[in-house]
Amino acid sequence: MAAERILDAAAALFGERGFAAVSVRDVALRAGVKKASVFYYFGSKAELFERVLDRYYEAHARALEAVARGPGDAHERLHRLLDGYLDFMEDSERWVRLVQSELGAGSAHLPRIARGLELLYERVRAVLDGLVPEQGPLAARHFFVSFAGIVNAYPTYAPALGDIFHGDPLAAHARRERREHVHFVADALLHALLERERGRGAGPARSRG
Amino acid sequence: MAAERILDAAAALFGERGFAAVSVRDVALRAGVKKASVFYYFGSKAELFERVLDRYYEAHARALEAVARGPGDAHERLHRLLDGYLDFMEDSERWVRLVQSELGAGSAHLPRIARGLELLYERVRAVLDGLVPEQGPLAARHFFVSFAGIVNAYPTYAPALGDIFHGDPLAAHARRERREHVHFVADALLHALLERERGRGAGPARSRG
DNA sequence: TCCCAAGTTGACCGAGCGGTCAAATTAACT
DNA sequence: AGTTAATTTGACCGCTCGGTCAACTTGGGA
Repeated sequence: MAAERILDAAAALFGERGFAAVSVRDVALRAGVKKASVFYYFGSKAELFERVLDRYYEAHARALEAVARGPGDAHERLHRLLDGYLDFMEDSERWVRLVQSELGAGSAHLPRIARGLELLYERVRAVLDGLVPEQGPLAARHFFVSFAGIVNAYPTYAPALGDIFHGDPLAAHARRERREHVHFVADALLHALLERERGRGAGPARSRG
Repeated sequence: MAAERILDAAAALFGERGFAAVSVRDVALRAGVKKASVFYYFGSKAELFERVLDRYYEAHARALEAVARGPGDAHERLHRLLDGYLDFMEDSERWVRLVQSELGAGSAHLPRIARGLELLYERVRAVLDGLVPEQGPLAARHFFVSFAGIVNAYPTYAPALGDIFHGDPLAAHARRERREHVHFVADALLHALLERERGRGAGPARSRG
């Protein structure tokens, strides 16, 4: 109960400021608890952070599980996967930013993050299976990184994009527009991959390179 | 001279660990200088950080300047722009991660970063001008975010991608492969935009909405 | 040679950090 | 009611943090 409140407070604060900039005192204050209780339940600041990370990735995997295993062709499944990702993100973009932040700084919690990323990679790989080669620049792992980049970039950059997007990029209508953009990109990539499949060597408009 | 060495040390350290996790003592030690000298030249840790950020964005803008203003159609110019970005990134991916890290945490230096992003946005907007609508999900700003996401995601996630990419994602041959992937994505998107231009309403494979 | 400004430094400050611990409080069971 | 274990807390620890400052060194111009 107190442990839960501490986890929630830690989640919020780490998400807002990153690991290094949050003190255990901050967490305790936000949780309505004394600092010593945090150590009683979680042992150290680092362990608290890892518990929070685990909770995030478990929720993330759970959110994508149902959505990615369903029926349909690659098109439908990819769009469902991206929608699942976008839905989840709206509830927890603090986490997207947190992970981004920890990856940016040479985090000591990297292995934990790597394990979480692998879960997400599996989903993307499953959807693209058969459509893309195993190796080379069109391998599923590259598209995984690109999709993650496209989807995560928006909430990550949002606080700095107010001038470019006129208004709050995180407002409901702006989010809807962004979602349409992501779907356009996914369509374009699938289209290019299918054309490549159809006529090997005469791929999509690779005029030079 | 000492100021230069301090800036270099600060750049390296902030890039490795992020703002909050670096102390002025660390910077002074790396620069071969006593801590008080750092304050003599830069006044405060925050000012030092902003000087470092400014130096980064100036270099970035300079690197893209020549490359983006050249001749050629949208195809050529976009590819040159992406190559310029990728080239610059190889020299300074610490910075990509640093900015990512500061955006993730609710950085106090956000305005500085926003200004830097606007410089880059201008380049992308110039290249896509005429190809994309002013508003909506295909506006240049959305492609700017997507391109930035695709390009930045790779070095950002790299330290956590060792298992998925077998081997170091930052090795020369892996980078070359990634570059090919980025070009494929750019081609696919340009292709989709041109098809849309050609036959309005019968866009690229938007099988469902 | 003297002078003065620019640069450099060691000593120091108050504050906040992560973490410990023994004592007090509460909850649960007999 | 009495016992015991789980929980909560305030006081405290050693340490590092960002920042200050007076004193010292250095280097160039008159």
